[in-house]
Amino acid sequence: MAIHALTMLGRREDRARTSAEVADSLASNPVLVRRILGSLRDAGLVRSTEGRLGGWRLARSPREITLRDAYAAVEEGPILSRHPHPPNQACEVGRHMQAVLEHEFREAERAMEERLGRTTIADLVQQTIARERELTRR
Amino acid sequence: MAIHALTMLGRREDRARTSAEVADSLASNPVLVRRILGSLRDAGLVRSTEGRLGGWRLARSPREITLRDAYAAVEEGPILSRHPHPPNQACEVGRHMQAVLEHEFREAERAMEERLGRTTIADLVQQTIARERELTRR
DNA sequence: TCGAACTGGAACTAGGTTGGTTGCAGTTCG
DNA sequence: CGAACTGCAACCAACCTAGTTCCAGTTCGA
Repeated sequence: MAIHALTMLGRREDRARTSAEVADSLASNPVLVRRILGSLRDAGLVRSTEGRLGGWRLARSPREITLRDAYAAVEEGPILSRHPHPPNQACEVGRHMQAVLEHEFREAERAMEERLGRTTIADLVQQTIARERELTRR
Repeated sequence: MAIHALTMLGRREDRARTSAEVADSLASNPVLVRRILGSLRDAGLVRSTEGRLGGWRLARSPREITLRDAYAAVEEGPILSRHPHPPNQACEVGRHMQAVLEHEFREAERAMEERLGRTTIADLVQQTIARERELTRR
């Protein structure tokens, strides 16, 4: 939803979008959208202006915002699930699994984020425009 | 927890382990462990034997079981969260976001799984042994 | 200066997921 | 026969997510 919202903002950079407009595209509701955009603002990806004629816009160029930025802004904590609680420290295996797994999982998560970092909001804007052109060309 | 369990089994291949033994290492309980090992069995990674002296063992060499295998066996569905429901199809952006995001997310998930596929249970067994040696060497 | 159009934020809800638990039936083997 | 296992269903508490309601604050134009 965060990436969808960013793409909406990236597609029309001159004017701000209201949370209601974004919510309409997401088939969701404005309050939820503001919550998400609020996280993106905390991460420095978007800016909001209050009051009438207010709304949301990107804080920097869509070419300088990657999917990884959005991911990091919205998703906190690791994505691969760790032990729900520390294993048995008296066990020769349990004693070490947390540290070993932590390293492996971090590497895997890093690989995923690296891939997310290769696509920008500008790319998505272009893709949606291209797909829309495909549709209307007929 | 699945990877931890597989490492337990990989460390002692000659005899079967009971779900109680694995649960002890995980500081969890046997039923939960059997649930997890059951998924791993469905995926062909482990075998179980019933009755007295029964238990669990690897279905193939620890060198031929990767973290990706364990991940695929236990975790169903995508890890990056998609739209909770389809966006507004009447919106020029919403109409295309699902397909566009699906492609990007699959790529990112593929990258993570590729990295998980590079580590085997045998690697983890070796790592835990090495760490244990580090401890007892003093 | 009022009121419409916005954001900001707290409080609450329904539904789903996760780790955990209990209880019991079935299997194996000494 | 009985101890030691797996297999399986049912249930529970805690937590998370998307969604909702309500209201306070800000801005700006008529």
